[in-house]
Amino acid sequence: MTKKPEDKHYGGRGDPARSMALLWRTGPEPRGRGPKPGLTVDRIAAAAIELADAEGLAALSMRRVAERLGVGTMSLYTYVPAKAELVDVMFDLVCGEVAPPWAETWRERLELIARANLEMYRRHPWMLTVMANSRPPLGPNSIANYDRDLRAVEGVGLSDLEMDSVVTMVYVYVQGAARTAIEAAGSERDTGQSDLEWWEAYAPLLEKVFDPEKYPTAARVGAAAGETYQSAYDPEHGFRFGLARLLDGVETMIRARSE
Amino acid sequence: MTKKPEDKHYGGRGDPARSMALLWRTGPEPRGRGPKPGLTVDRIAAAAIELADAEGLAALSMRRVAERLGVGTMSLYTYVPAKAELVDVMFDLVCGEVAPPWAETWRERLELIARANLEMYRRHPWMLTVMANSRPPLGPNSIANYDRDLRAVEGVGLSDLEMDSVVTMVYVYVQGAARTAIEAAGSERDTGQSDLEWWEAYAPLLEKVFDPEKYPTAARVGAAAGETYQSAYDPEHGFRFGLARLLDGVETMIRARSE
DNA sequence: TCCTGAGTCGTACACTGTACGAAGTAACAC
DNA sequence: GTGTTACTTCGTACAGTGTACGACTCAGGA
Repeated sequence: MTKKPEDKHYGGRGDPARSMALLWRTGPEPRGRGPKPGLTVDRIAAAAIELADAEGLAALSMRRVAERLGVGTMSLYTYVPAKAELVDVMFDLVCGEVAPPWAETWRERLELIARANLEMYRRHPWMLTVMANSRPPLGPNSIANYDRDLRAVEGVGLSDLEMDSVVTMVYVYVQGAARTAIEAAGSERDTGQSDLEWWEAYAPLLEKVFDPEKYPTAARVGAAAGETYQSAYDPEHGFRFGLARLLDGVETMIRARSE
Repeated sequence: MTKKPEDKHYGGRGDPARSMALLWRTGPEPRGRGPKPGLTVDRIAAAAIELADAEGLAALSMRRVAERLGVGTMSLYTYVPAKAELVDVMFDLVCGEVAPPWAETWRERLELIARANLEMYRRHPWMLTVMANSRPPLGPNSIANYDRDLRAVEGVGLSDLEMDSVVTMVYVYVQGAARTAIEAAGSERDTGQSDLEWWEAYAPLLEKVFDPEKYPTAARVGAAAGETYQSAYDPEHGFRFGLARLLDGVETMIRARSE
């Protein structure tokens, strides 16, 4: 009997219980009947992460992962119910890499958290795509991160809900900033075209169709930004700028609370 | 001769000139030799947008678009060089929908811009996925938006680069906020599972594996947030909260400049 | 020894994007 | 009128995808 459309979870998410058991490693260990497992979920996920790091999420296929492990494609399905769940495991494993140091002030702490997340995205640009396409899986590492990051703003005069809002806001901002900051590397991997090549290919074409008199502001600012980026300017600037504004905003709120 | 891997742009981006001509509608019009074109790029893109709105980006396939238009699949390739370019056109068309009204103060203007973008993402959640996976295409509508949004912060005492940074920051923030705010709807379309269903399926499982004593802060705040969201609380709150902090930060900067 | 549950994986199916080439159509040159 | 030629249409084919199914092998318990 083939699957009916009604059965199908279109994004590919399957049984929540199986999914959580996988993430938290609480699956029932087998009673040792058949042959010993030759693989583990972690080994599979590690190979998949390597592949995604090297060639992008688009190149991640069950066949390629199996190949990398020297194993038949379908063997993976013994350990992982479907590709979506494998990606969830990859996600949580990488979350475990984020480990910002502690600092004196809440502001420094949030800066270090943002920085650690940015670096994680730099190492694993596909994480941005994963986040864009699915609900974040509630794995042990992402929850540990959430707890740690909440503690960074504990006791500074915010309500529980405000603490959540602030931490979420930083997450969201870093995601967005990482996207623009890392786009070069990620797109280069995916399209074989570096940011400079891309700009050099498009800029003259844009000049042909773009009317500077119609959009004087965009022309002026775009030229300034273009020149700046073209030179050895650090694209970090945007990241730091936005984060500073954001934390200034948080500061304003905290000050208002303590008055 | 089949394509060699070296020829292939892995993400699917093709000739930049063709791409720009498509976006700006500057393609050479045919000298009227053969049969009249039965389709237009816009008709195709409109059908594709409808499909993506209704069933998500994952369901967007050339075959389905062609079906919707009552035409053979390969006919589409007369008007559009590849799927990636079609998505670029869809992207710019939707950008044309974003039209925030003007307002008195820069702060109100930025709020209206953020709001208009959020509503666009609500109507077309797949736009978030498109942004996550490719460099934004430099189409006429997105450039017009950029110009308009820059003018919202013109003459308030910021440098050109700062204007760019502020506008980009708002874009980035709205993207992130939209992602979390809209995730429910988008994931529901993609997975057949509403946010509440999702939470109801996962919450009890999470309780089993989650140790509140290990993560007391996450437990406390998570409970507060969970309760709040479960009731008829508007998830808009997060959006407004973050935007307010962000604009507070901009205000701080502008004040500092004018002193 | 047989049974049974577990790991392995070849095959198959329904999809995808799109290269290729054949067929049809309408305007131009003669 | 008659090619010629540019143009649209689209059937077929191919390489790739995720994964359902079932056959096979293996090892511990009865």
